[in-house]
Amino acid sequence: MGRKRAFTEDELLDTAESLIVQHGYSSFHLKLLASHLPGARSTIYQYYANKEEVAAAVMKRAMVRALVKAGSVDEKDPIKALQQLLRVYMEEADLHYFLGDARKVDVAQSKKAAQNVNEVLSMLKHLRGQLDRIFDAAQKQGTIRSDIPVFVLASLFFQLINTPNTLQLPPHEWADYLFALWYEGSGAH
Amino acid sequence: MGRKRAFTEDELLDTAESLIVQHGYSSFHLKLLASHLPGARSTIYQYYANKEEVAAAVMKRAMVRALVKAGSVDEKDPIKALQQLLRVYMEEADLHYFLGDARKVDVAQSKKAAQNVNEVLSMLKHLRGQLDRIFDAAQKQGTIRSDIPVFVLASLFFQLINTPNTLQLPPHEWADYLFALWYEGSGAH
Amino acid sequence: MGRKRAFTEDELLDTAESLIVQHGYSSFHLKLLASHLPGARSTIYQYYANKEEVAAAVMKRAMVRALVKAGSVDEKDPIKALQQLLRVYMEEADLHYFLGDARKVDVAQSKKAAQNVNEVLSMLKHLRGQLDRIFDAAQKQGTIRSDIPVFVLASLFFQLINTPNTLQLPPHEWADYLFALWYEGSGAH
Amino acid sequence: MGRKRAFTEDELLDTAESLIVQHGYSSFHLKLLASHLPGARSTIYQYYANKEEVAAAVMKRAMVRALVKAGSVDEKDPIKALQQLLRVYMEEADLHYFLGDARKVDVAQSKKAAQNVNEVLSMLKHLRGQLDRIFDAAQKQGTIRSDIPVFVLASLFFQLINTPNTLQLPPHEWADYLFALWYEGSGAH
DNA sequence: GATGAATGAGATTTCATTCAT
DNA sequence: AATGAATGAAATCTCATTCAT
Repeated sequence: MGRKRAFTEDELLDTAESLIVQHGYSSFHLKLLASHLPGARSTIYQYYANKEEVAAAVMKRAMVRALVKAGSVDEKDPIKALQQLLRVYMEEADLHYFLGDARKVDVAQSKKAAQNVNEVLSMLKHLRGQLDRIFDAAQKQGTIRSDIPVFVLASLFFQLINTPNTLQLPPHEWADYLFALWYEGSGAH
Repeated sequence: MGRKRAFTEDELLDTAESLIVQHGYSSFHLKLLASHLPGARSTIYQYYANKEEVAAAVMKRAMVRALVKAGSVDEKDPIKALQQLLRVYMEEADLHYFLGDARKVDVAQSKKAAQNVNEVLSMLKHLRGQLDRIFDAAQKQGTIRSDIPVFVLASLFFQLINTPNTLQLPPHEWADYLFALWYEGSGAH
Repeated sequence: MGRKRAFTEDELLDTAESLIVQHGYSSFHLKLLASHLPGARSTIYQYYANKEEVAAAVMKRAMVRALVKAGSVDEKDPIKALQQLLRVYMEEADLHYFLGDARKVDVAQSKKAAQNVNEVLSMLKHLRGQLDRIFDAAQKQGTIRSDIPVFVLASLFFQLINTPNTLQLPPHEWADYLFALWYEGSGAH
Repeated sequence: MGRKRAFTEDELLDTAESLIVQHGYSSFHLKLLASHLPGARSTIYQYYANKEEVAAAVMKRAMVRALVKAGSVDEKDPIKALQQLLRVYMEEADLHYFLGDARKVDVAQSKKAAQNVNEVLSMLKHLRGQLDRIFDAAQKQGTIRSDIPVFVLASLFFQLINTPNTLQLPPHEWADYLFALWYEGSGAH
């Protein structure tokens, strides 16, 4: 029956993900990772050939999760779509920590890492495309203001995702508050 | 007396600040810093004992700058005060790269770093205090909406500062766009 | 499982001990240690975080050895006990190179080192306690002179242990010579 | 009237001597030395070309002091001479810290250091010669015991110098106690 | 003469990766 | 498959010494 399985690939990726989010990509070490896993450091190499591949796999996995969820959003009504998307992104908040770091991964060492990083970047483009599409639709429909450039509206929308949920409200509730503020403003009506 | 300095303390901190902003705190090394300064790497050690001390000094300096500017904001009219504060913060946008990282600085190695990080955190509290005061006043005045908890309004406001000015608009213009959105919302009226 | 160890922990400590004795604590480096062990310098860091931890471990081990032997000395007859103790200490002559240096170990870097140094110092107190007890008994018995304060007698006795056995006599013989001199004096009777 | 004199050569050597005694030769740094002197580190080079020369000068100075004092000891009565010598050595206790370290000085860098170290070693031989002479005389005179080899007697005598004066008695008093013990023994007569 | 500053060589330490059981 | 151990390359830091004001 062999040796006990030290940790599964998913445990590895979960742990790595939370470490990258906490410490940032460039402070992420396999030594650190191993110290948060049940098995030995060298066991990591059973799954991934090097540090970069681990990071790329983490990023890709998070991206895929977001893509799947975002893909199921109904784009008919742009405003409702944006609200739903905000919920999705809120649930996948880690994504934001990775966006900037994906380009930092030293891809020269490993084909597999390079491949994954590329997929991450193209999924990212895909998500941005969806957002652009919805914003365009909303503008045509006249449901978002037109006196301010769309990209400013979009930038702020994107920024919402990062807003730290300091009081630990349920993600949906938090997302809906922020959406209301984004759409209606903070001023008294 | 003594040789001419290869770089001033301010040049060092300017360079370090821009590197931390570009690469993030966790990718910031003294090797990197040295490569962007005239002179040898070991010269940095004449002034700072390690990366942590440099980073803490950079953060403190930025914080002091912001504190001074924020202190001169007239709080009479809360809404105008918020608009002015947003401009201030926008000019000191680097601040935001540091806020999250200040707690990541490994303070165990160096007393000087620990001291500076503490000052940074207490200045941060001071800024939050100002913000809370203004929000309270605005609420009493009835100029911000009351159907959503104040801390949500404040969180989003705080987040505005982070919104990357991707199109490199002049900071004031950018700040005023964001303020309008924050106050009036992105929806069409 | 795992590769065969390049050296055991005991080999490491033996080597370190002999180097500290030869060169003194302050000349002792991990580079030096590595050059007297098979394998790479970095291997030492698998077991000890720095020179201080190695030194503290060496000192503790020597102290424990001495404590065990000294504990088995029969204290009934104080003079015989002192003679036996001197033999013990002579066999564990390295101890003396450490006693003075234990306080020099820079304990700030490493908890493990601090812990071990503390244990060394408390074992040292224990040994002094035994010595004091025996000297008291001898004085009550009237077998040591009383015209000179006991602590002077004890200090000199303690110093005997340090007396370098320059001619490399067998430790027992050397110990007995010194004991005779300590007890009877160097003068002609 | 020029710049204020930062420190005199004697202040430099005094400070260096106490540091070498405290920390041992191999932990002795010019950085450390400078931090215990009023002036700048580079000023040390006005007096000595390098670290080794400083150390050698410290050792030589201490040796000369001892030699002068020991030279004025009247050797007529060997026993009295030994008692006087013990006082001298007690006053110059630092000597012992240097004896072992003199050979550690890296003499390859500096002729002056090499020269000084050689003088130190030859003065040391001179002192040993005096001691041997006195012991021989005492033995011929029959005032020291002959059942134990002279070198054992001498070793113990030499060791007396190191005996830590824990209770901080005046050096003379301490020396005389130890001499009495060395000569008459610790046993009750 | 005194010194503040610069600097390279070397010491120390960390970590990704490989190896052998 | 899992892992304890080894290791070299690189990062970090210290210090003796030189330089220029």
